[in-house]
Amino acid sequence: MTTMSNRYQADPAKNRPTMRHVAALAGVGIKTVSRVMNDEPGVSEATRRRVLDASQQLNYQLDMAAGSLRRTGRQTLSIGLLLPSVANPFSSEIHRALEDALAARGIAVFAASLDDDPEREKALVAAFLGRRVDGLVLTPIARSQSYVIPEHSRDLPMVFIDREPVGIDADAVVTDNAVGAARAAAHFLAHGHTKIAFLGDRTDIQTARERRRGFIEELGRAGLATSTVPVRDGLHDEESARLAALELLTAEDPPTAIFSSQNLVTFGAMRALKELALSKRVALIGFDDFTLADMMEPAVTVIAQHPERIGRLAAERLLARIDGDKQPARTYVVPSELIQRGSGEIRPQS
Amino acid sequence: MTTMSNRYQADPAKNRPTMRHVAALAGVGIKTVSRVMNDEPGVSEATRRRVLDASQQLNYQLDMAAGSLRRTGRQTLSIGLLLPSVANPFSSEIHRALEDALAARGIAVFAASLDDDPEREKALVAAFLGRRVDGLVLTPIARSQSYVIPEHSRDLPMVFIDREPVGIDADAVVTDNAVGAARAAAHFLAHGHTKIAFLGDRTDIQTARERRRGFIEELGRAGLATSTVPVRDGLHDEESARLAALELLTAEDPPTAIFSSQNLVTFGAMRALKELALSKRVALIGFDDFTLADMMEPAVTVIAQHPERIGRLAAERLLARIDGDKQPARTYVVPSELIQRGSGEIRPQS
DNA sequence: CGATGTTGTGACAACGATGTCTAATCGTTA
DNA sequence: TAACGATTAGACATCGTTGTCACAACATCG
Repeated sequence: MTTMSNRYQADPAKNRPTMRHVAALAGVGIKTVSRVMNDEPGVSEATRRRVLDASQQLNYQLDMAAGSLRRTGRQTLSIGLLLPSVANPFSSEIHRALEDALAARGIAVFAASLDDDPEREKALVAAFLGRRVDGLVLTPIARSQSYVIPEHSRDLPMVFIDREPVGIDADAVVTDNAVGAARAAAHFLAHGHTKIAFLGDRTDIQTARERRRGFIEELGRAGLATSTVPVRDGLHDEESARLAALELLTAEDPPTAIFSSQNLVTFGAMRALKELALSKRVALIGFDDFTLADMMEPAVTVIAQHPERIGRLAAERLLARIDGDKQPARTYVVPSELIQRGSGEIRPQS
Repeated sequence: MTTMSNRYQADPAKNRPTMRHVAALAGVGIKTVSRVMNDEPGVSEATRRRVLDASQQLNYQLDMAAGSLRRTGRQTLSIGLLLPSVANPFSSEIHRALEDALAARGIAVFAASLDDDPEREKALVAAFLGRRVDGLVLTPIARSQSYVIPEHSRDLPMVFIDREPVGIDADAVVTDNAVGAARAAAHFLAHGHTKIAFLGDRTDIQTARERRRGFIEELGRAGLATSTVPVRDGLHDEESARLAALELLTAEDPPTAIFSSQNLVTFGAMRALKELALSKRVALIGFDDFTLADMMEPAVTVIAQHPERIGRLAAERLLARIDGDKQPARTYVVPSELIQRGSGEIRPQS
């Protein structure tokens, strides 16, 4: 053996350098490197330079995981986000707004899709907890969220979005589903409709139930016999909605206006109306806005939600909790908005 | 003092339990707990039970970060994904496909949006590296990706999507942009068009250049004087595209067919056509499919990309690299597909 | 001039887990 | 019954970093 290979010499080709490598190269102690990397005071400018030079030369980068292991508070600067699907436009807008609000604090976002699977919800929560996220933002799917009570009582910041959790008292940010749906009902009534149908999503989904309740109650307040309102529930995709709409529209004494409680259902209703050439004769209002709604023939009136506001508010609440806010849990309601575009303003035809 | 408080006694209310707490409660050594939690052999069934019981009682959960710190290989089971925007439908479908392919291996995905900002690209890559992700999937924005060469040569798995990287030799998964655009050109030619306009995105984007090249070259092959083809570049949003289309369509000797190289541009073109009541007289093909394209009047013919295939393939390549695949870097091309819906089949009007 | 800060720095333990190694226990076998 | 391998379990060092503390060097004060 001729040369003793220094144990802390960086092999630039493969091994990732650590603080020791930087310290050795700069000729300082490892704690000094730590101080420089974390912008802590108490390092002379000369030393600082040397450390910075060394770390650049080695292309060194701080290991956050190792750091947060030791650091008091143990923050990882990452949070977990659980959505119905990251590919769902409503969800991904929330995701985007959250990301923007959290990026300012250097917080990274783990995102995952639930696909309506309660087991997956639990598994993903566990996976994120194992990675020691600083907080969780989730759309609840499972029948109850009580399984996170242990974590929640350990002060894990948690904000539910779109739907309120069951079996646990935690913050939530939701759309005013009932109010929005009622607004649609009132709109139809104001335009002279009395035969109004409701096309709804699966009733095990809280938002779907709320929208139905708000809609029907408003009709009731106006004096309509709510028991005679044609209601089709359990529609979870375009095709089932299309068939349900076709059935309603071809029955005897068909409705003159249709409210659809969700995007895919709206699309299905639109297809049915188009097939029957009724698009310009039967009124339609959909819950949730969508791209190109204004380019349809006729343009589609909707109750628009504000995903960007939901996301921003959820981020704010989460950050507040992370910063130690101990307020009692609350549900925050983001108002929806009726956007008139034409389809909702069609009057009943004689 | 009456009672000595055990240092490792869990305060279930606040402190997260560690292996020591579990070990103490189960009356075993900490390494035994580790063995049980990791399903390692060499633990008797009786001990196993005791440990499992204790860990359930304390609601213990393994700390992956601490584990991977010591573990050989140091995998964190998380990867970083950089997209133009998580709210962009094309991007979020890729995201979803990636997630599905990686979830099977228990890999979590950090997702972030770039917003066409090269600085953000570098910052986010650094942020993910600091979290020691096992790999990176990214849409390159910056003029060059050479800044990741140090990491790449340390064998950090990396796959570029949608666009090929510049200044570094790494895997990429892209759409056959030129071929797809050429297919649109051929389609127009086959339907008798000779006055064909091109509406393009910013030319600093590789995919935009490729689409233009493919389109123009195909027209050239058919004998058209390519220098006379009306080309409008630099369109990055709906409004600029709408204005460009209006200008083209109201000029002297207007085109009888329009190709738009991107979704927002397609929307802008659709609006212009509608305003001029030319939707059914001027042919239109858009690059990239979109929701409700088949519900438009007329339905819109598109060159569809396959984001789900791009995502799946990117995940496959990333996993292969993570598993040690040392093949030379390659670019994988996912074919696009022409979907005829009506707008692209309109023949030139006399 | 000695006592007293003030700075700058590094040694050391610790964070929560795993890799290595050694030891105790047990059942088998010669 | 002594010797042996197989099985089970724990002690200890370690991963890369930060918190704590001690200490040297130097400036400041009565």
